[in-house]
Order: sequence, then C-alpha cells, then structure tokens
Amino acid sequence: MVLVTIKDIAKKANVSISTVSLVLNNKGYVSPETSERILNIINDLNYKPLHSARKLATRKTGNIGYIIWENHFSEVEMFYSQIFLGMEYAARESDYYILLTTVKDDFDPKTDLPRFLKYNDVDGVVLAGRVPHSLVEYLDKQRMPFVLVDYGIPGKIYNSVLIDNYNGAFNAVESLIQSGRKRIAFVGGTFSHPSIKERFRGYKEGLESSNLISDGHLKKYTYLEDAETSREIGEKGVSILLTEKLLPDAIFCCNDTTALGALTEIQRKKLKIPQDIAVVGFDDIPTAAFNLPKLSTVRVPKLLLGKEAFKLLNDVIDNPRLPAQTRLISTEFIKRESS
Amino acid sequence: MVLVTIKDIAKKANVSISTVSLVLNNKGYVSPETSERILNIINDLNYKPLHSARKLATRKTGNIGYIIWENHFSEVEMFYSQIFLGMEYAARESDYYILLTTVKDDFDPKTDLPRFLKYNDVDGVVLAGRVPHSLVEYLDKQRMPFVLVDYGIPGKIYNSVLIDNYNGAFNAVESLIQSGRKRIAFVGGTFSHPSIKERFRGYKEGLESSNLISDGHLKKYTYLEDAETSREIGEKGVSILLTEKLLPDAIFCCNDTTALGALTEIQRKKLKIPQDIAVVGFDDIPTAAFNLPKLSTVRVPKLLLGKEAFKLLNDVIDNPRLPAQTRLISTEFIKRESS
DNA sequence: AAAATATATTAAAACGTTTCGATATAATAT
DNA sequence: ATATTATATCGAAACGTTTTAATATATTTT
Repeated sequence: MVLVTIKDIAKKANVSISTVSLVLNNKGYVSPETSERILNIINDLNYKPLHSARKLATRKTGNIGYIIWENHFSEVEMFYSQIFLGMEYAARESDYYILLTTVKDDFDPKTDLPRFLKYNDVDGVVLAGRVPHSLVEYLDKQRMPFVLVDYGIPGKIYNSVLIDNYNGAFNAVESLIQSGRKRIAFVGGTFSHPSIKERFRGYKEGLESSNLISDGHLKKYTYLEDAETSREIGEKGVSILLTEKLLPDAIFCCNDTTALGALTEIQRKKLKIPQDIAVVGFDDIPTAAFNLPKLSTVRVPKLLLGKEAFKLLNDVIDNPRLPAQTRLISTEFIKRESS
Repeated sequence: MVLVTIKDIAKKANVSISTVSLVLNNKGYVSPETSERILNIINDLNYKPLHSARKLATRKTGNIGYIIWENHFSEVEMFYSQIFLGMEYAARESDYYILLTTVKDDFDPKTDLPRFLKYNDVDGVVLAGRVPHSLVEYLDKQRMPFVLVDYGIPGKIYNSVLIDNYNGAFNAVESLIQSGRKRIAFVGGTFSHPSIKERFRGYKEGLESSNLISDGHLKKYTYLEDAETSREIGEKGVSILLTEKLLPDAIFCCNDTTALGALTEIQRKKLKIPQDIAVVGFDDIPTAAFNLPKLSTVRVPKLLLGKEAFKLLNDVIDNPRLPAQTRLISTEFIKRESS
C-alpha cells in the first residue's frame, strides 16, 4: 500500500505534474476534457495531496491555534468548548486544522509560549475569553494574525468577535419589568471583564429606560465582586441582598454560573422562585436547562461565535493589514421557570 | 523578518547541512565541540526546523487524532474534555499535535470520516468513550494505529486504556457498608457500555462479599435503563426505588450525572441526605464537588487517562505489530457530604 | 606495520508539492 | 495577412528538511 503521488496521476493521465497541480488548485488554464480526465483518475486512485509537501511548497502551516485560559477549559461550564466546536465545524469546510491549547493564569511569554507559537506552526490564532494581556501583546508584536472572542482589552482595538452583551442584558431586564418586577438586583463577578461590564450597563440602562432606578437603588441592589464568577458568588450575593428591608423581587445575574448559585441560596432561604424572586442568568449553559427550577437566561449562540471567529481570522490571514474590526453577535432571551 | 533555515545555521557554523541535521536529531557522530558551536548558533538565531519540511522528509504527519462522540463533547460533563487535556499535556513533551474532532451518532465511514483520516493527516488516533464500531473497524482495517480510552467492544481485543471500574465500584460499596448501610441500591444507564457493566459487577460482588445480597435484592434495588446516562435517569430511578416498602438506605449510581439526578429526586421527596439515604456517584466531575450536598464519588484520574492513552498510542505507532494491550487505571474513593 | 574499527564530516539524492517562465497553438483584433 | 491576445501544457526550480553512502582521519587490534 504505497502512497499515491501527483506523479502517478500525471503519468496515468499523460500530462505533466504541473497540469495536475493546476486542476488540483483550479488555477490557470486547463481544458475541460483534460481536467475531467485528471479528476477521474484522482478519484479512481483515491489520491490525496500530501499535506506536508503542499505546506512546504506554499509556505503555510495549514493550522490555526485556539487558546483559552486553563481554568476556563477545566471548569464546569462548557462555554469555551462550545466555541471551539463552532470553530471546528467551520474548519471542516476549509483545509485548516485547529490546535487547541490552554495557558496558565500566570502566563509569561518568555517561558510559557504555546508550542505551536514557539515553533511557528500556525498561520493565526483565536483567543477565547479572558486571556493574558502579555500574550496578546506578544502576538501583536510578532504580527501573528489573531482574533479575540468574547474578550477585549480596554483601550486597545483588536480584531474581535463579541457578544452583544448590552442589548442582551437590556432585553432581559425589560422582560422582567414587563412581568411586573420593580426591584431588580444585579449580582456579578469578574467586573474587570468587559463582557460583565457591558451586561451591567445594559441592566442599568434597562432600569433607567423604565424609570425604575430610584436614588440609592444601585447601592442597595447591586452585588459586585471582582473574582472569577462562580456559584459561590451567586450564593454570597443573594445572602447579602436578602438583608435589605425591602427585598428585591428579581435578580439579574452576570452569568448562568452565578445565577445557579443564586437559585440555591434563595431556595435555602425558603423563598419561592419565581413568585417571591425571579432569577435570570446569561449564557445559556447546558446546566441552565436541567436545573430545578429551569433557569431563564440570555442565550449566547456559542457555535456561531466560534464560526464567526474562524471566518474573521481567515479574513485577517488573507489580508493582514486590514484595520481591526469587531463583529457583534446578538443574543436571545430564553424564558424558563425561574422568571 | 525572513525565515532562518538549516542552511543559515550550517553556513554560520562552517559545517554542512547534514551535520546540523545530525545534532538537531542527535544521531550519528558529531564532535562535542562542533555540536556545541552549532547549538549555540541555533539558539542565537532562534532557529526552529520547519515542521512541514521535516515531516515531508520523514514521511510522518506529526499529528494524532482525538475522536469523541459529539454528544459527549457537548454534554454538561467535562469528562472527555479532561481526558483530552491530559493528552494535550503529554503531547507538549513530544512533537505531536493533537487534532480534536467529533463524530455523529449515526456515523458512516463512507461519508462521515473525519477529515484527518480522509486525508491521511494523522499517525494515530485516540478514541474516547463510546464510539461508532464501524469507525473502529475501519481504523483496524486501514492498519491505522489507535487506542480506545474508557471503552471496549465486546469480543474484540484492541489497545486500550481503561478505568478499573470493578474495584472502584467494589470499594465504594464497601465504604457504604462500613458506614452501616444495609440496603444499597444501584441506578444506572447505558448498560451496553462496558464500563457501566463493570461498575455493576463491582457493586454486586461488593454486596456479596459482605453477604448483604439477599434473595430478590437485585430485583428490588436495581434500576437499569439502557439509555444515555443523564440526570433524568437518576431522578426516575430514585422515584421508582422509593416505592419499595423497605426503602434503600444507600444508592450507588453508575456515574455522577446520574447521581446528581438522584440527589435532586431524593430531596424532592423530602428525605435527608445522607441520614435517610446515602448517595455515591462515579467519575468525580467538577459539579460533584459544587453540588449541595457535595457528592461522594469514585474519582477517575482523567488527566492520567489521557496521558496513558497518549503514551500507549506512541508505543503502538513505534511498534505497530505488538499484540494489543490494555492498561488499567485505578480510582480513588472520595467521601464528601452525600455519604 | 598493516588491517580493522571508531570517529567526524559531507555531498547529493530524496520527500511531494507549487509556481514561474517558456512554448505552442487557437482565436481575435487590426 | 499580421499582430495581439487567450487558451493549454510543460520543464525546471524551489520549498527546508532527513538520510544514505562516501570520504577522511584517528585510534585500536593484529
């Protein structure tokens, strides 16, 4: 079972190697008859161009890297794995392979560079979620094409695919208001993350647009902690919010993980969901639909995020000096049992 | 910023290309002085051999594939992603890259072959968890080196890395017995999966070894459903088990996902965990530690599974005609709040 | 002292592609 | 009728490695 090469095809078709190559990449002029004959032979012999040879000749690697923070990958939520899957689906239509790797929190470009960057084995990189700024700067300096997904660095403009967090939050709050809620609280972590900031802004302006934001509202009904989001933050946030004389009648959480914690704590305090307090999350992670009660949330189309990131990266690779652009992906409010 | 090639190194070191290649792969005879000189220059110029050129010359792809069933990747649990991460860690010490892809449930080798197999872009493959038998047969026929992780096909012997499910279950049951439980039930799904079968066997023999398995015990206290494991199965199983006159005082679930469902249902029935009923799961998925109550479980070292799979696959690639072998990975019982 | 072996280095071929001219013919414009 | 352009094909170089066989010198064995 020896390898079938382009030479074999050329010989059998009575043409030169160049001609076969031309039909393979459909470039240049090849007569329809020749082309078809070659194509048939390629098919008959089940010929597949050797990746490494091809890549050597074209001086491309044919790979793109996908980098996420280690904690994000190991964590309960599948958020970033779903984005990866979206990329992988998109990649299937291309001839790129995707190399997934994680970076540690205390990443240092000097020593911790992912292998595929160290050895120049990728043509571009997608960075998902919170990611070391030093890594982004490194890529920028090396002129390695890259795209950020669901993250941004304040003051910098990079190619990125972002969730429309503002409108997602705005709409969710609007829905709560429409179902009669008056005292809508906010619980959130990682306030340094731009996405969370935007969700907070959407929450605030949602309230403002209905004149529901009295003096001191935010002071009373906001719990913000600058730590990685977790169920614990949700639990802690709720337990503090419930010390107010006038209890909140709804809680908008910065994401589902936090919201799940909030649900637990509310139940522990023997309050009814959604009768006493409604809860809404953000992201629509799988657990959200399985929890009891089922969590209302803002759905983020994760596969689509991955697909768009892949497409944008391709554009950047093909045209590296294009000015940086941002593509906004819109969300959808999913009403379940908790609101 | 042009590419530094082996030629540049050779020129600067006043040696031939061959010599540089020899030190690069430390093969053959090169004097220590020359070797060091070359190494220094390589370092100074930050030379990295071009992957594609190297792979073209050695007729290897430098990639290995990681295939999992699509549902396993998209699901709540991170089980198979953790195995992937273990492989990725191991791969970092090698010069392999790992290509992750998913296959659909109704996979057909004729049409759905992963791209890296279709185009011969991998040197070997790791298959994790339940996986289409037709795919395994295809790989076998093609003499593509492969390793199964956490799965086996009845009647076939393939290279595989398996969890010691039997002893894990046996020990878990033993621990329940030691804490005084007498009527230990079993709840499980996907009975066609060999791992689950083994867990059941460990459960059964654990009971037998303490003479706790009276006539009709299994009939009364076993709930088996041949569907993909889920929280629902846990809930359903418990709700049925709780119709017995003599309630079980412990439930051993085939995995954590099922156990989480069991917990929910027990709480819904207003029974106390672990006072009335103890619950033990299997796998130790991240959620297990965050749930309320925290789930006792049998920890499966997922990173290690990945690492061992990678190592075994390397052995198989280097020596394809070795008889198939199975490596068993042992587990650890983790006692938390639910038992 | 000659033969055999170990050490050190190299030239050149090979790996399987793509691509750049060059060449030849056919079709169209002048 | 000639010049120009479009169509079709190909030879050869290039991409950056590894590897085989050859050569040369140094060391050891007989």
